[in-house]
Amino acid sequence: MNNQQVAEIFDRMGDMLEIKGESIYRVLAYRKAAESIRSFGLAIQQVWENGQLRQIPGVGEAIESKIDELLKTGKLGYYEKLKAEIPESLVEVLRVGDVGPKKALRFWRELGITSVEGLEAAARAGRLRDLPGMGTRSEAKILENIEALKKRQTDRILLGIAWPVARGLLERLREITWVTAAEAVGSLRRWRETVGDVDLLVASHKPRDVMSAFVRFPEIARVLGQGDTKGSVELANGLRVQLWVHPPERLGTALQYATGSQAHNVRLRELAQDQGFSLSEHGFKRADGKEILCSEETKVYDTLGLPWIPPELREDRGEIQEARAGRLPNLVRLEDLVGELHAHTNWSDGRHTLEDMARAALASGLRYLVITDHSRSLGVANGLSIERLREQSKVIDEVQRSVKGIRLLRGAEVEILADGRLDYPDEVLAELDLVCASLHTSLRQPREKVTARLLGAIENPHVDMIGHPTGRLVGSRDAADLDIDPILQAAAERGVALEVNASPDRLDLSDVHARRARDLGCLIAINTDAHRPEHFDLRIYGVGVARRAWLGPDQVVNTWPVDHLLAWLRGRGGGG
DNA sequence: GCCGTTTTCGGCCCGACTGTTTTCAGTCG
Repeated sequence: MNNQQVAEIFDRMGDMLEIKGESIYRVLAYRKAAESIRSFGLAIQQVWENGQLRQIPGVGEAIESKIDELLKTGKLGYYEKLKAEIPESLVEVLRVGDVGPKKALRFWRELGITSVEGLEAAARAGRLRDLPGMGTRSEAKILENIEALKKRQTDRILLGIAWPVARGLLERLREITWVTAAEAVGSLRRWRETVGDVDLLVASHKPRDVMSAFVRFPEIARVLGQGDTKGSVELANGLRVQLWVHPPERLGTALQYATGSQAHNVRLRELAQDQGFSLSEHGFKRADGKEILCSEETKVYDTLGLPWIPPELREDRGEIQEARAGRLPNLVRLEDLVGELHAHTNWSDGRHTLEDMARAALASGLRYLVITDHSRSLGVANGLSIERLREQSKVIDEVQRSVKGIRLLRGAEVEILADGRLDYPDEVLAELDLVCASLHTSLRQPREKVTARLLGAIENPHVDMIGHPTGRLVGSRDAADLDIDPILQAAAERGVALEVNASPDRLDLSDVHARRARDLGCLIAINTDAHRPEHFDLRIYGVGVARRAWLGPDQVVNTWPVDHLLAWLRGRGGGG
């Protein structure tokens, strides 16, 4: 059982306990444990085998023994007991907007509803309106929310889809006369790999006017709520957008609040309490009612005696303790990246010529580019035979003569074959400046086998980098079943760089794995895996992952000047 | 259920918005 699966069970138990009316703190404890397990850098199985479950934040005596039972027997008596009390399908009803634990319980107890389908039928039959606290309006709203739920394919959308939407809306919000600032907040600003909705914050003294202008934007299909400081809408494509409006003199606290994460905010508010304040999106307040306003976010942290914490770190993963101790990491920035180590051309499955890609990389500010087309066995991607690879090498030299200002290097994205061999013999790999080894096929092999393939590639002295190490696609394909920690350790020992693939549907390594890689001292490369010129712009997403992983520029090889990079590669036995 | 340079017990963030209500419960973030 992996971390995600264990976390899922604790989340479900949390939902069931909440429906049952258990203490909210007990419910929150289950959810905190679930989130912690999900974002823990080590495989839960391994942590369990080492008897270190209590090292996971939020896991105490009771939850430890539940995890133990679950991993030992594959079952959990307490979970089974809950399922006997509360229909498990009832938790699905919680996904409908405006339906929380209280209503879910009532629907089940009084109307026998145990599923979203059942809820829909009851609403259509007009059976919800007569329940206490309900009426025709709430009944109609629930029907609308069920429709919206069906239209939404998944609960969370890719960051790479949400950002362009957010940028478009922000641009239009800034055009509104009374708006003095507009920013993306929430998980977007924290660069989480997926977002549940798009959160936006604007500064203005005319909140009502701003709000009514906003809800009239043409792409808005439905207004879910509209108040003075907060409005919530749904776009035609089902994406939900939330807008907060606060006066400029309170923008700092509002920005801090709306950026989250919720767990981070709770920690800050606890700190505020310790210092005799109450902290909210509006400002700091003393018991005597006296307020401290913050127009800047830095002042919020300063008031709490902390340095400003970058949004990407605000997940309650130790950032507050480190900030307190003055040990916040110096995070890598987009402008630190000077090279791209993974790019394709029309020699394999790219769409553009080598020269086009070189010029595009130069135009996007890069100083070096490694051409890494696919190797021979990847037929669907028009992988290069050894002859074509050598031919390409000459073309790289030619293009280098005509394109100045960017250093072109010879590389390849070499298949790690199903039996663990690499797709080119060592003497061919030795001719290249950089070898990126990647898995594209046989990702569903058993754990030992697929782990051994990666370990084997790392052990090969010609391999400099592992491309998209786990093979996952965000939200659509699970990672290969890997024993990730030994892989990270081997890469750290051998000085092989691990890729953070910046393509929004990969983001592989993930933030959690990259954080573990960072802690183990692995070298990291932030690459776009560009197949088209515009893909070089995607590196901002890889930077987001790296920052969430607490990575600084020194550990990221493509922040190094080309001479430094070449020295590293030569030291590894590359051609150079 | 978890957790502690004030605590091993008694705390556990704070507010907006909606709908159904005459003061609030439920939901959401």
